[in-house]
Amino acid sequence: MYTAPRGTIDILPEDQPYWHMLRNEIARVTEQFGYQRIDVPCFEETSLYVRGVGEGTDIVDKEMYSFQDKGGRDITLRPEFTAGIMRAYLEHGMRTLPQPVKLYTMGPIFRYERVQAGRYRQHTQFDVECIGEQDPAVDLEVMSLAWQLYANLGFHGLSFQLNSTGCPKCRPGYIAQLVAYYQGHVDEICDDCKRRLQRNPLRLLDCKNEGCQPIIAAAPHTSDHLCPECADHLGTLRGYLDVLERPYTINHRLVRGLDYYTKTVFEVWAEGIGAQNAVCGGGRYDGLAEQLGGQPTPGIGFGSGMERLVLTMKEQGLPAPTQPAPQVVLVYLGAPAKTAALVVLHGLLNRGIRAQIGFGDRSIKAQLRNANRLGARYVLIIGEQELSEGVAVLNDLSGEQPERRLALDGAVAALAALL
RNA sequence: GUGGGCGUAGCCGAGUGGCUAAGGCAUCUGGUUGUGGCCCAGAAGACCGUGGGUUCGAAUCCCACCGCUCACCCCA
Repeated sequence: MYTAPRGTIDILPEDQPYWHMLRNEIARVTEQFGYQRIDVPCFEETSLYVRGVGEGTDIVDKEMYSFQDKGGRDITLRPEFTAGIMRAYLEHGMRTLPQPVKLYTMGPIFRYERVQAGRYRQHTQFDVECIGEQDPAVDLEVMSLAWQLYANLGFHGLSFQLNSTGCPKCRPGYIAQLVAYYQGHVDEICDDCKRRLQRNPLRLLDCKNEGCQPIIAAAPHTSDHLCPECADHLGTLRGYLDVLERPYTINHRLVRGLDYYTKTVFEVWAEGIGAQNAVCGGGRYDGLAEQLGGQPTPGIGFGSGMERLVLTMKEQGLPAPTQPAPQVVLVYLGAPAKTAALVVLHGLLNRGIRAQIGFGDRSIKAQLRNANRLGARYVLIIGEQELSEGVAVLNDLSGEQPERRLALDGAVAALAALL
Protein backbone atom coordinates (compact mmCIF):
# COMPACT_ATOMS: atom_id res chain seq x y z
CA MET A 1 0.00 0.00 0.00
CA TYR A 2 1.23 3.44 -0.88
CA THR A 3 1.31 6.15 1.73
CA ALA A 4 1.96 9.85 1.27
CA PRO A 5 5.70 10.61 1.34
CA ARG A 6 7.12 11.52 4.74
CA GLY A 7 6.41 15.08 5.66
CA THR A 8 3.50 15.50 3.26
CA ILE A 9 -0.17 15.48 4.15
CA ASP A 10 -3.48 15.04 2.38
CA ILE A 11 -5.94 17.82 3.07
CA LEU A 12 -9.16 15.83 3.14
CA PRO A 13 -12.65 17.19 2.39
CA GLU A 14 -13.40 17.38 6.11
CA ASP A 15 -10.59 19.92 6.55
CA GLN A 16 -11.35 21.96 3.45
CA PRO A 17 -13.82 24.30 5.19
CA TYR A 18 -10.92 25.67 7.26
CA TRP A 19 -8.78 26.17 4.17
CA HIS A 20 -11.63 27.74 2.31
CA MET A 21 -12.26 30.20 5.10
CA LEU A 22 -8.54 30.96 5.38
CA ARG A 23 -8.21 31.66 1.65
CA ASN A 24 -11.31 33.85 1.75
CA GLU A 25 -9.91 35.97 4.56
CA ILE A 26 -6.57 36.23 2.78
CA ALA A 27 -8.32 37.41 -0.39
CA ARG A 28 -10.27 39.95 1.65
CA VAL A 29 -7.37 41.42 3.58
CA THR A 30 -4.94 41.58 0.65
CA GLU A 31 -7.56 43.32 -1.48
CA GLN A 32 -8.30 45.73 1.34
CA PHE A 33 -4.62 46.65 1.72
CA GLY A 34 -4.09 46.88 -2.03
CA TYR A 35 -1.75 43.92 -2.49
CA GLN A 36 -1.69 42.19 -5.86
CA ARG A 37 -1.33 38.52 -6.49
CA ILE A 38 1.83 37.17 -8.05
CA ASP A 39 2.64 33.54 -8.75
CA VAL A 40 6.21 32.44 -9.16
CA PRO A 41 7.53 28.97 -10.11
CA CYS A 42 7.71 26.14 -7.60
CA PHE A 43 11.35 25.68 -8.60
CA GLU A 44 14.18 28.00 -9.53
CA GLU A 45 17.85 27.81 -10.36
CA THR A 46 19.60 26.53 -7.26
CA SER A 47 22.01 29.47 -7.16
CA LEU A 48 19.12 31.92 -6.70
CA TYR A 49 18.46 30.44 -3.27
CA VAL A 50 22.13 29.95 -2.46
CA ARG A 51 22.80 33.63 -3.12
CA GLY A 52 19.48 34.90 -1.81
CA VAL A 53 19.04 32.88 1.34
CA GLY A 54 22.74 32.54 2.00
CA GLU A 55 25.36 29.87 2.38
CA GLY A 56 25.82 28.74 5.95
CA THR A 57 22.09 28.86 6.62
CA ASP A 58 20.35 25.62 7.52
CA ILE A 59 17.99 26.01 4.58
CA VAL A 60 20.76 26.10 2.01
CA ASP A 61 23.14 23.74 3.75
CA LYS A 62 20.82 20.85 4.49
CA GLU A 63 17.17 21.46 3.71
CA MET A 64 16.85 22.10 -0.01
CA TYR A 65 15.27 19.71 -2.46
CA SER A 66 17.88 20.09 -5.17
CA PHE A 67 18.41 18.06 -8.32
CA GLN A 68 19.65 18.27 -11.86
CA ASP A 69 17.05 18.26 -14.60
CA LYS A 70 17.45 16.34 -17.83
CA GLY A 71 19.23 19.33 -19.35
CA GLY A 72 21.83 19.33 -16.59
CA ARG A 73 20.50 22.49 -14.93
CA ASP A 74 20.74 22.75 -11.16
CA ILE A 75 17.22 23.14 -9.86
CA THR A 76 15.78 23.55 -6.35
CA LEU A 77 12.17 23.30 -5.19
CA ARG A 78 11.45 26.64 -3.55
CA PRO A 79 12.29 26.61 0.19
CA GLU A 80 10.80 30.11 0.62
CA PHE A 81 9.12 32.78 -1.47
CA THR A 82 11.13 35.96 -1.08
CA ALA A 83 14.05 35.15 -3.38
CA GLY A 84 11.76 34.07 -6.21
CA ILE A 85 9.57 37.13 -5.90
CA MET A 86 12.55 39.46 -5.81
CA ARG A 87 13.87 37.68 -8.89
CA ALA A 88 10.55 38.37 -10.64
CA TYR A 89 10.61 42.02 -9.50
CA LEU A 90 14.06 42.50 -11.02
CA GLU A 91 13.43 40.40 -14.13
CA HIS A 92 10.26 42.27 -15.07
CA GLY A 93 11.57 45.73 -14.31
CA MET A 94 9.02 46.44 -11.60
CA ARG A 95 11.11 49.37 -10.39
CA THR A 96 9.37 51.33 -13.15
CA LEU A 97 6.01 50.78 -11.43
CA PRO A 98 4.84 53.12 -8.68
CA GLN A 99 6.80 52.16 -5.57
CA PRO A 100 6.44 50.26 -3.39
CA VAL A 101 5.18 47.25 -5.30
CA LYS A 102 2.80 45.39 -3.03
CA LEU A 103 2.58 41.66 -3.74
CA TYR A 104 1.23 38.50 -2.18
CA THR A 105 1.21 34.85 -3.08
CA MET A 106 0.26 31.46 -1.76
CA GLY A 107 1.51 27.97 -2.47
CA PRO A 108 3.68 25.02 -1.52
CA ILE A 109 7.13 25.36 0.03
CA PHE A 110 9.61 22.50 0.29
CA ARG A 111 12.20 21.86 2.95
CA TYR A 112 13.89 18.57 3.76
CA GLU A 113 13.52 18.54 7.54
CA ARG A 114 12.66 16.04 10.25
CA VAL A 115 8.91 16.07 10.63
CA GLN A 116 7.14 17.06 13.81
CA ALA A 117 3.92 18.68 14.96
CA GLY A 118 3.20 21.65 12.70
CA ARG A 119 6.28 21.04 10.56
CA TYR A 120 6.21 19.38 7.17
CA ARG A 121 8.51 18.83 4.22
CA GLN A 122 5.87 20.32 1.99
CA HIS A 123 3.85 23.05 3.59
CA THR A 124 1.73 25.89 2.25
CA GLN A 125 2.63 29.50 2.80
CA PHE A 126 0.75 32.73 2.51
CA ASP A 127 3.41 35.29 1.66
CA VAL A 128 3.39 39.07 1.47
CA GLU A 129 6.18 41.24 0.03
CA CYS A 130 6.36 45.01 -0.21
CA ILE A 131 9.29 46.00 -2.40
CA GLY A 132 10.88 49.34 -3.24
CA GLU A 133 10.45 51.53 -0.18
CA GLN A 134 12.40 51.76 3.07
CA ASP A 135 9.91 53.91 5.01
CA PRO A 136 9.19 52.36 8.43
CA ALA A 137 5.51 53.01 7.70
CA VAL A 138 5.80 50.16 5.19
CA ASP A 139 6.97 47.88 8.02
CA LEU A 140 3.90 48.98 9.93
CA GLU A 141 1.62 48.23 6.97
CA VAL A 142 2.99 44.75 6.38
CA MET A 143 2.73 43.87 10.07
CA SER A 144 -0.77 45.35 10.20
CA LEU A 145 -1.85 43.21 7.29
CA ALA A 146 -0.89 40.13 9.29
CA TRP A 147 -2.66 41.53 12.34
CA GLN A 148 -5.81 42.21 10.35
CA LEU A 149 -5.86 38.72 8.86
CA TYR A 150 -5.57 37.02 12.24
CA ALA A 151 -8.18 39.33 13.73
CA ASN A 152 -10.59 38.58 10.88
CA LEU A 153 -10.07 34.89 11.48
CA GLY A 154 -11.01 35.40 15.11
CA PHE A 155 -7.68 34.40 16.65
CA HIS A 156 -6.98 35.30 20.23
CA GLY A 157 -3.94 34.94 22.43
CA LEU A 158 -1.45 35.60 19.66
CA SER A 159 1.82 37.21 20.56
CA PHE A 160 3.65 39.63 18.26
CA GLN A 161 7.42 39.60 18.61
CA LEU A 162 9.62 42.38 17.26
CA ASN A 163 13.34 43.05 17.03
CA SER A 164 15.93 44.66 14.81
CA THR A 165 19.03 42.84 13.69
CA GLY A 166 20.67 45.92 12.21
CA CYS A 167 22.27 46.25 8.82
CA PRO A 168 25.64 45.41 7.23
CA LYS A 169 27.01 48.61 8.80
CA CYS A 170 26.17 47.89 12.42
CA ARG A 171 25.59 44.12 12.61
CA PRO A 172 29.26 43.09 12.35
CA GLY A 173 30.12 45.36 15.25
CA TYR A 174 27.36 43.88 17.35
CA ILE A 175 28.32 40.32 16.48
CA ALA A 176 31.92 41.10 17.46
CA GLN A 177 30.70 42.33 20.85
CA LEU A 178 28.49 39.29 21.28
CA VAL A 179 31.35 36.94 20.43
CA ALA A 180 33.68 38.77 22.79
CA TYR A 181 31.10 38.50 25.55
CA TYR A 182 30.57 34.77 24.97
CA GLN A 183 34.28 34.07 24.85
CA GLY A 184 34.34 35.12 28.47
CA HIS A 185 31.76 32.42 29.26
CA VAL A 186 32.88 29.52 27.09
CA ASP A 187 33.01 26.99 29.94
CA GLU A 188 29.46 27.84 31.02
CA ILE A 189 27.64 27.29 27.74
CA CYS A 190 26.27 24.10 26.16
CA ASP A 191 27.98 22.23 23.34
CA ASP A 192 25.51 23.51 20.78
CA CYS A 193 26.32 27.06 21.77
CA LYS A 194 30.05 26.41 21.43
CA ARG A 195 29.28 25.40 17.87
CA ARG A 196 27.03 28.42 17.32
CA LEU A 197 29.76 30.69 18.59
CA GLN A 198 31.88 29.56 15.65
CA ARG A 199 29.26 29.24 12.95
CA ASN A 200 26.32 31.53 13.59
CA PRO A 201 26.76 33.71 16.69
CA LEU A 202 23.34 35.39 16.39
CA ARG A 203 21.73 32.03 17.03
CA LEU A 204 23.35 31.93 20.47
CA LEU A 205 20.51 34.18 21.56
CA ASP A 206 17.72 31.67 21.04
CA CYS A 207 19.33 28.64 22.69
CA LYS A 208 16.78 26.87 24.90
CA ASN A 209 19.26 25.04 27.10
CA GLU A 210 18.62 25.93 30.72
CA GLY A 211 22.24 26.48 31.63
CA CYS A 212 22.63 29.04 28.87
CA GLN A 213 19.73 31.23 29.96
CA PRO A 214 21.63 33.40 32.47
CA ILE A 215 24.33 33.98 29.87
CA ILE A 216 21.71 35.05 27.30
CA ALA A 217 19.96 37.29 29.79
CA ALA A 218 23.13 39.28 30.38
CA ALA A 219 24.24 39.32 26.74
CA PRO A 220 24.35 42.60 24.84
CA HIS A 221 21.13 43.46 22.98
CA THR A 222 21.08 43.98 19.24
CA SER A 223 18.79 46.96 19.66
CA ASP A 224 21.38 48.70 21.87
CA HIS A 225 24.07 48.44 19.21
CA LEU A 226 22.28 49.71 16.12
CA CYS A 227 23.73 52.41 13.92
CA PRO A 228 21.83 55.74 14.00
CA GLU A 229 19.92 54.85 10.83
CA CYS A 230 18.76 51.44 12.12
CA ALA A 231 18.01 52.78 15.58
CA ASP A 232 15.92 55.54 14.04
CA HIS A 233 14.06 53.03 11.87
CA LEU A 234 13.17 50.85 14.85
CA GLY A 235 12.27 53.85 16.97
CA THR A 236 9.95 55.26 14.32
CA LEU A 237 8.26 51.91 13.77
CA ARG A 238 7.74 51.48 17.51
CA GLY A 239 6.28 54.96 17.66
CA TYR A 240 3.73 54.05 14.98
CA LEU A 241 2.86 50.78 16.71
CA ASP A 242 2.37 52.59 20.00
CA VAL A 243 0.12 55.25 18.51
CA LEU A 244 -2.02 52.53 16.93
CA GLU A 245 -1.99 50.62 20.23
CA ARG A 246 -0.70 47.46 18.62
CA PRO A 247 0.39 45.06 21.35
CA TYR A 248 3.86 43.68 20.71
CA THR A 249 6.85 42.43 22.62
CA ILE A 250 10.39 43.55 21.95
CA ASN A 251 12.27 40.28 21.83
CA HIS A 252 16.03 40.76 21.99
CA ARG A 253 16.49 37.08 21.22
CA LEU A 254 14.53 37.14 17.98
CA VAL A 255 17.04 36.59 15.17
CA ARG A 256 16.87 35.12 11.70
CA GLY A 257 18.69 32.28 10.05
CA LEU A 258 18.47 33.87 6.63
CA ASP A 259 21.23 36.25 5.57
CA TYR A 260 19.09 38.76 3.72
CA TYR A 261 17.26 40.16 6.72
CA THR A 262 18.12 43.71 7.80
CA LYS A 263 16.60 45.96 10.41
CA THR A 264 13.06 44.87 11.26
CA VAL A 265 12.43 41.22 12.12
CA PHE A 266 9.15 39.96 13.52
CA GLU A 267 7.21 36.82 14.30
CA VAL A 268 3.71 35.95 15.44
CA TRP A 269 3.38 33.12 17.93
CA ALA A 270 0.37 30.95 18.66
CA GLU A 271 -0.13 28.61 21.59
CA GLY A 272 -1.26 25.04 21.53
CA ILE A 273 0.11 23.77 18.24
CA GLY A 274 3.27 22.21 19.66
CA ALA A 275 6.85 23.38 19.67
CA GLN A 276 6.49 24.98 16.24
CA ASN A 277 4.55 27.96 17.49
CA ALA A 278 5.49 30.58 14.90
CA VAL A 279 2.55 31.11 12.53
CA CYS A 280 4.17 34.07 10.85
CA GLY A 281 7.76 35.16 10.37
CA GLY A 282 9.26 37.94 8.38
CA GLY A 283 11.32 41.05 8.23
CA ARG A 284 13.10 43.62 6.13
CA TYR A 285 15.62 42.59 3.47
CA ASP A 286 17.17 45.75 2.09
CA GLY A 287 20.28 43.91 0.89
CA LEU A 288 18.64 41.12 -1.07
CA ALA A 289 18.20 42.79 -4.46
CA GLU A 290 21.90 43.63 -4.65
CA GLN A 291 22.87 40.10 -3.66
CA LEU A 292 20.84 38.89 -6.62
CA GLY A 293 22.64 41.28 -8.95
CA GLY A 294 20.01 44.00 -9.09
CA GLN A 295 20.03 47.66 -8.10
CA PRO A 296 19.79 48.34 -4.37
CA THR A 297 16.10 47.89 -3.56
CA PRO A 298 14.61 47.80 -0.07
CA GLY A 299 11.83 45.38 0.80
CA ILE A 300 9.95 43.80 3.64
CA GLY A 301 7.67 40.80 3.85
CA PHE A 302 6.55 37.79 5.77
CA GLY A 303 5.52 34.21 5.29
CA SER A 304 2.73 32.59 7.23
CA GLY A 305 2.37 28.80 7.44
CA MET A 306 -1.16 27.91 6.45
CA GLU A 307 -1.12 24.42 7.98
CA ARG A 308 -0.17 26.04 11.28
CA LEU A 309 -2.93 28.60 10.88
CA VAL A 310 -5.43 25.78 10.32
CA LEU A 311 -4.07 23.97 13.39
CA THR A 312 -4.56 27.17 15.35
CA MET A 313 -8.11 27.59 14.03
CA LYS A 314 -8.94 24.09 15.24
CA GLU A 315 -7.11 24.53 18.52
CA GLN A 316 -9.10 27.68 19.24
CA GLY A 317 -12.37 26.06 18.19
CA LEU A 318 -13.03 28.59 15.46
CA PRO A 319 -16.08 27.62 13.40
CA ALA A 320 -15.60 26.98 9.71
CA PRO A 321 -18.67 26.96 7.49
CA THR A 322 -19.15 23.59 5.83
CA GLN A 323 -20.21 22.97 2.28
CA PRO A 324 -23.99 23.36 2.02
CA ALA A 325 -26.09 20.19 1.78
CA PRO A 326 -28.00 19.30 -1.37
CA GLN A 327 -31.43 20.90 -1.64
CA VAL A 328 -32.95 17.99 -3.51
CA VAL A 329 -31.94 14.39 -4.07
CA LEU A 330 -33.56 12.44 -6.88
CA VAL A 331 -34.72 8.89 -6.09
CA TYR A 332 -35.80 6.49 -8.78
CA LEU A 333 -36.85 2.90 -9.32
CA GLY A 334 -36.38 1.25 -12.68
CA ALA A 335 -34.57 2.29 -15.83
CA PRO A 336 -37.36 4.45 -17.38
CA ALA A 337 -37.80 6.33 -14.10
CA LYS A 338 -34.04 6.78 -13.89
CA THR A 339 -34.02 8.49 -17.26
CA ALA A 340 -36.88 10.75 -16.17
CA ALA A 341 -35.03 11.50 -12.92
CA LEU A 342 -31.88 12.44 -14.85
CA VAL A 343 -33.93 14.88 -16.94
CA VAL A 344 -35.34 16.49 -13.79
CA LEU A 345 -31.88 16.48 -12.12
CA HIS A 346 -30.28 18.43 -14.93
CA GLY A 347 -33.25 20.77 -15.16
CA LEU A 348 -32.66 21.60 -11.49
CA LEU A 349 -28.90 21.94 -11.95
CA ASN A 350 -29.48 24.33 -14.85
CA ARG A 351 -31.54 26.49 -12.50
CA GLY A 352 -28.65 26.63 -10.04
CA ILE A 353 -30.26 24.32 -7.53
CA ARG A 354 -28.01 21.99 -5.51
CA ALA A 355 -29.42 18.68 -6.70
CA GLN A 356 -27.92 15.20 -6.63
CA ILE A 357 -28.87 11.69 -7.57
CA GLY A 358 -27.85 8.32 -6.20
CA PHE A 359 -26.03 5.98 -8.54
CA GLY A 360 -25.93 2.23 -8.97
CA ASP A 361 -29.67 1.48 -9.08
CA ARG A 362 -29.91 0.73 -5.38
CA SER A 363 -33.13 0.15 -3.50
CA ILE A 364 -35.42 3.04 -2.61
CA LYS A 365 -34.49 2.46 0.99
CA ALA A 366 -30.78 2.73 0.29
CA GLN A 367 -31.29 5.86 -1.83
CA LEU A 368 -33.28 7.52 0.93
CA ARG A 369 -30.73 6.57 3.52
CA ASN A 370 -28.08 8.15 1.37
CA ALA A 371 -30.15 11.32 0.86
CA ASN A 372 -30.58 11.59 4.59
CA ARG A 373 -26.88 11.11 5.15
CA LEU A 374 -26.13 13.90 2.70
CA GLY A 375 -28.36 16.18 4.74
CA ALA A 376 -30.75 16.81 1.84
CA ARG A 377 -33.87 18.86 2.53
CA TYR A 378 -36.08 17.23 -0.08
CA VAL A 379 -36.19 14.00 -2.02
CA LEU A 380 -38.09 13.70 -5.27
CA ILE A 381 -39.15 10.11 -5.83
CA ILE A 382 -39.98 8.75 -9.27
CA GLY A 383 -41.09 5.14 -9.37
CA GLU A 384 -42.70 2.96 -12.00
CA GLN A 385 -46.22 3.90 -10.98
CA GLU A 386 -45.49 7.63 -10.71
CA LEU A 387 -43.87 7.55 -14.11
CA SER A 388 -46.94 5.99 -15.67
CA GLU A 389 -49.07 8.70 -14.06
CA GLY A 390 -46.66 11.45 -15.07
CA VAL A 391 -45.98 12.56 -11.49
CA ALA A 392 -43.22 12.54 -8.86
CA VAL A 393 -43.52 12.38 -5.08
CA LEU A 394 -41.87 15.20 -3.17
CA ASN A 395 -40.87 14.28 0.33
CA ASP A 396 -39.65 16.78 2.91
CA LEU A 397 -37.00 14.95 4.92
CA SER A 398 -37.27 17.42 7.76
CA GLY A 399 -40.86 16.23 8.23
CA GLU A 400 -42.21 19.77 8.29
CA GLN A 401 -44.35 19.42 5.20
CA PRO A 402 -46.50 16.46 4.20
CA GLU A 403 -45.63 14.44 1.17
CA ARG A 404 -47.06 15.76 -2.09
CA ARG A 405 -47.28 14.89 -5.74
CA LEU A 406 -45.89 17.08 -8.51
CA ALA A 407 -46.53 16.79 -12.21
CA LEU A 408 -43.32 15.50 -13.75
CA ASP A 409 -43.12 18.09 -16.52
CA GLY A 410 -43.66 20.91 -14.03
CA ALA A 411 -41.44 19.48 -11.29
CA VAL A 412 -38.41 21.64 -12.04
CA ALA A 413 -40.41 24.86 -12.01
CA ALA A 414 -42.34 23.81 -8.89
CA LEU A 415 -39.14 23.02 -7.01
CA ALA A 416 -37.45 26.19 -8.16
CA ALA A 417 -40.40 28.14 -6.76
CA LEU A 418 -40.35 26.17 -3.51
CA LEU A 419 -36.62 26.65 -2.91
C1' G B 1 21.77 13.92 12.15
C1' U B 2 20.25 12.61 17.74
C1' G B 3 16.66 10.87 21.43
C1' G B 4 11.55 9.32 23.58
C1' G B 5 6.65 7.06 22.57
C1' C B 6 3.71 4.00 19.35
C1' G B 7 2.33 0.22 15.12
C1' U B 8 -4.32 -5.14 15.87
C1' A B 9 -10.00 -3.89 9.47
C1' G B 10 -11.40 2.86 6.51
C1' C B 11 -11.53 4.95 11.93
C1' C B 12 -11.50 3.98 17.41
C1' G B 13 -10.01 -0.12 20.17
C1' A B 14 -10.02 -5.14 23.63
C1' G B 15 -6.69 -8.94 23.87
C1' U B 16 0.30 -9.19 27.38
C1' G B 17 2.16 -17.15 25.38
C1' G B 18 -2.81 -21.74 24.23
C1' C B 19 -9.85 -22.99 21.19
C1' U B 20 -12.12 -20.33 14.23
C1' A B 21 -8.29 -12.40 17.00
C1' A B 22 -13.69 -9.11 21.21
C1' G B 23 -16.57 -4.73 20.69
C1' G B 24 -17.99 0.13 18.71
C1' C B 25 -18.29 3.70 14.49
C1' A B 26 -18.53 3.70 9.25
C1' U B 27 -19.92 0.48 4.71
C1' C B 28 -23.38 -3.11 2.25
C1' U B 29 -27.95 -6.30 2.44
C1' G B 30 -32.64 -7.54 4.58
C1' G B 31 -36.87 -6.60 8.04
C1' U B 32 -43.84 -4.88 2.36
C1' U B 33 -40.21 -6.99 -5.09
C1' G B 34 -41.86 1.58 -3.47
C1' U B 35 -40.12 5.44 1.59
C1' G B 36 -34.91 7.96 5.27
C1' G B 37 -33.42 9.11 10.53
C1' C B 38 -34.45 5.13 15.56
C1' C B 39 -34.62 -0.16 16.23
C1' C B 40 -33.69 -5.45 14.88
C1' A B 41 -31.18 -9.28 11.93
C1' G B 42 -27.26 -10.43 8.73
C1' A B 43 -22.83 -9.69 5.45
C1' A B 44 -18.26 -8.03 4.07
C1' G B 45 -13.68 -6.17 5.87
C1' A B 46 -7.15 -7.92 9.55
C1' C B 47 -1.39 -12.37 6.01
C1' C B 48 -2.17 -8.57 14.27
C1' G B 49 3.83 -3.03 10.17
C1' U B 50 7.90 -6.48 7.76
C1' G B 51 11.61 -10.19 8.41
C1' G B 52 14.09 -13.39 11.62
C1' G B 53 14.56 -15.87 16.48
C1' U B 54 12.82 -18.37 21.32
C1' U B 55 8.78 -22.09 22.21
C1' C B 56 5.01 -28.04 21.47
C1' G B 57 2.41 -23.26 20.57
C1' A B 58 3.61 -15.99 19.42
C1' A B 59 -0.74 -10.33 18.13
C1' U B 60 1.49 -11.33 23.01
C1' C B 61 8.63 -12.69 24.63
C1' C B 62 13.69 -11.29 22.04
C1' C B 63 16.46 -8.94 17.77
C1' A B 64 16.68 -6.18 13.30
C1' C B 65 14.41 -3.26 9.75
C1' C B 66 10.34 -0.14 8.09
C1' G B 67 6.55 3.30 9.20
C1' C B 68 3.95 6.85 12.29
C1' U B 69 4.48 10.37 16.15
C1' C B 70 6.72 13.89 19.64
C1' A B 71 11.08 16.58 20.99
C1' C B 72 16.20 18.56 19.98
C1' C B 73 18.31 21.31 15.72
C1' C B 74 15.97 24.90 12.56
C1' C B 75 11.86 27.25 10.81
C1' A B 76 6.21 28.81 8.62
